[in-house]
Amino acid sequence: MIPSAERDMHRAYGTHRVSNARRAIAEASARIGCAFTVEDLHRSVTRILPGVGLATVYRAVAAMLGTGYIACVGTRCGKALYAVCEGGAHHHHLVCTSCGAVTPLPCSLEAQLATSARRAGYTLTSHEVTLYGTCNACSRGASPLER
Amino acid sequence: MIPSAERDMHRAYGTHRVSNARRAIAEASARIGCAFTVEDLHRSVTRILPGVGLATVYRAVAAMLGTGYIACVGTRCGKALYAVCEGGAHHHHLVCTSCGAVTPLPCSLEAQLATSARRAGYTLTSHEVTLYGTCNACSRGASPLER
DNA sequence: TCCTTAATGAGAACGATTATCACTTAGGAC
DNA sequence: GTCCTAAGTGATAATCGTTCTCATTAAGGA
Repeated sequence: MIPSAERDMHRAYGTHRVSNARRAIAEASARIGCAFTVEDLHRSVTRILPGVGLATVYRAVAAMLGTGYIACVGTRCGKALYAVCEGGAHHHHLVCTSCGAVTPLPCSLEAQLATSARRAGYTLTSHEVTLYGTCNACSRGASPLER
Repeated sequence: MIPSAERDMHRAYGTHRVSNARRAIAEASARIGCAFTVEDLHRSVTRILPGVGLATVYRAVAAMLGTGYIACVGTRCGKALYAVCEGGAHHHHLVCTSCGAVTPLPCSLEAQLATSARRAGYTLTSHEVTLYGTCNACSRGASPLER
């Protein structure tokens, strides 16, 4: 395992132990390149390392959510959708409703939202913003395989 | 049933039929005055009209989501949280994490978000914003019963 | 190398939500 | 007001995403 990959594992799991299963899970998350459900991730991991259990994927997802390596970006048919977060700065996600691509968007709303909340008599502690739209490739009518 | 209440029923259910159960469900949603789960709503409805089944509450919630009378404003312990929407204009919700109070906030971000999305190569179709904070009463340390 | 304990895989359990079905009733047509 | 039909209802079973349990394995510090 090359050092940069080890660094990725630390980003993904923090102080948790890193096993072969978790290595495969972090690698699969990064490879998918768009929003994924736990089921998608499990399928993808199984191709890298057969035999990894679904419960293990759920546990790894919980760990990666804890470190902020991935984030929940919505739901699809009642299943939670996750995406890998680039960098650590506060940001939101732009999700393509056609192909599932996810683009991080640095947050520039903090001051504005805090002011709106204050006017309404609230002290803002956090906010969630998710944008849905169509990415360039999908707008052009390209199928996911042509990209 | 007084006319204004009938108008509420139309707001809640649109062209759907209005039964006693649905009248009680819409009334209970309005009475709760903060974010509620389906279970909360069921408990509340049962006090107004005993015997209403949980499935009926789920069906009424689906109908009220369809008309925009209520909206999903997040989740709590894996259960969906709903709140009654005042008026019909596009708005977001400010949720008090202490008492569950929900305040609507007119949306003033549309142009800004569309621009951010366009810069990232997306055509924005929709967005979800939820703000979490502490309401005035909770900040003052008032317990929910003192209000 | 040893030892502790976190991680694992399999499958059971859980729980929110949805579907089914026989029965009831809202509300339009007359 | 009466009829009729389809939508709504309550009870309960089914579904399915997610979490828990438990015996076993293995990560990684001493």
